[in-house]
Amino acid sequence: MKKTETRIQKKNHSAIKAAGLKVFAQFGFRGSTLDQIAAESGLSKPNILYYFSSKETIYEALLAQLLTDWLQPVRDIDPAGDPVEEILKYAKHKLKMSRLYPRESRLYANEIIQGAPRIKSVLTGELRDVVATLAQLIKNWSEAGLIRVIDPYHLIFSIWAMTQHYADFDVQVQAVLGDGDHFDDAEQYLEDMLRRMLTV
Amino acid sequence: MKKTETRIQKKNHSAIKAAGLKVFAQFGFRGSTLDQIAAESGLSKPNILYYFSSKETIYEALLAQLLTDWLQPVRDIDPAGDPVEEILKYAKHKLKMSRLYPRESRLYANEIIQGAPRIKSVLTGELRDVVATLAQLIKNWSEAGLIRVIDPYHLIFSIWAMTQHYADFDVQVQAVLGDGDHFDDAEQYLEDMLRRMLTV
DNA sequence: AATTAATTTGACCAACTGGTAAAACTAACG
DNA sequence: CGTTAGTTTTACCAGTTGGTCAAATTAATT
Repeated sequence: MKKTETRIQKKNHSAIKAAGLKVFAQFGFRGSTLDQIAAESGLSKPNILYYFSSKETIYEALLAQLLTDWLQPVRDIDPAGDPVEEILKYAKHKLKMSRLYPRESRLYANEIIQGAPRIKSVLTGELRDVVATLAQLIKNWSEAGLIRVIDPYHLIFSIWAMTQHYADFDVQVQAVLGDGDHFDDAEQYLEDMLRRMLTV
Repeated sequence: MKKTETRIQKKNHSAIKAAGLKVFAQFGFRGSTLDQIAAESGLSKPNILYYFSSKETIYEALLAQLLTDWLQPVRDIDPAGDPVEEILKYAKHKLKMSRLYPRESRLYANEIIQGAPRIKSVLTGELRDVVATLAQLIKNWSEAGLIRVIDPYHLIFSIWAMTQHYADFDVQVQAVLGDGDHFDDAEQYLEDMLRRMLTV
């Protein structure tokens, strides 16, 4: 398929995506301009359109990458593992993602807040299925007496909400707690919360 | 001050703010246009600029209103009340806000995600102070043995994250759970979680 | 070195952007 | 009813937007 990629293509594709991520994550799709992405990437505007046929193509490429990166760890949850530790592992992974890739989180947040016009089909398709599978697994664990009886869906939402909060609302967190990295404290709180919620 | 407001002024001011809320909440400040707000409000573009001197003025009016509405319930928490019930009351109030005014929540989310360029001073000022006061109160409750020892700041963040999640990520929630109102389940989950976290 | 393929640029465009100015219209009030 | 204050519209503008095109430049291949 895309075996034939020049070193220049490789470099510029990733330069454009990096710039696009930065800009789109901050301003959303409609609030971002090709000129900004051009300036950020160091390429000229027509040059960008030589590699991506439109502004939307860049945006969609970023979203597609993001979705696969985010769904995989859900699939990696081991039904045979220790329930509490598996859920904790996933939650911590999600939090680490927020710490290391806050812009990806913000890009996604922007898209969802705006009604997910470009990925709604993924949400009601792939995402829905993956979450349904996980929810069923959690329910089984509950019924087997391995964890407390709990609404699996809202448990998942609470993990997503709390982990992404530290990326998406970073400015607010910094304003309240002062500048610095608060992810270690957040992780401790999250672990405490999940253990309390899951253990019988 | 603004005692002298015609009935027409009153009507149009609120029509513009309603339209602006709808548009800004979906597209963020930069992604929104006066033409959209004009179309949504049923007024002409120059007519809008007769009531608000610029696009930014509308946006700022909305944000200002929002911030006072959001900070008040934090101040209303009663230090003399029952700690668990006071925190629960606040959390439920916040969740109800998400249910009734999801667009306000999205407007705020957009602003924060984009780095809060227009309200950073409020965050590091009023918001920070109000939260610090609440955090101190929670700490006192902890030390008095009325609630479990807990990081007050991350407790507050978790309440914000979870309640706002149901407004800001509504599309995702609907995609996963199916269309309908899921706030009752969310409230139950939230109450369960907070009781578990707060009771000794 | 010559030829071809890949890359970059500059000039350009039509649609849209926030905002203005003045004229036309409507409501309020004595 | 006439006058004034308040409101709305029409026409407009300069800057920005996503995107095009052909020419110029550079890299790869023979």
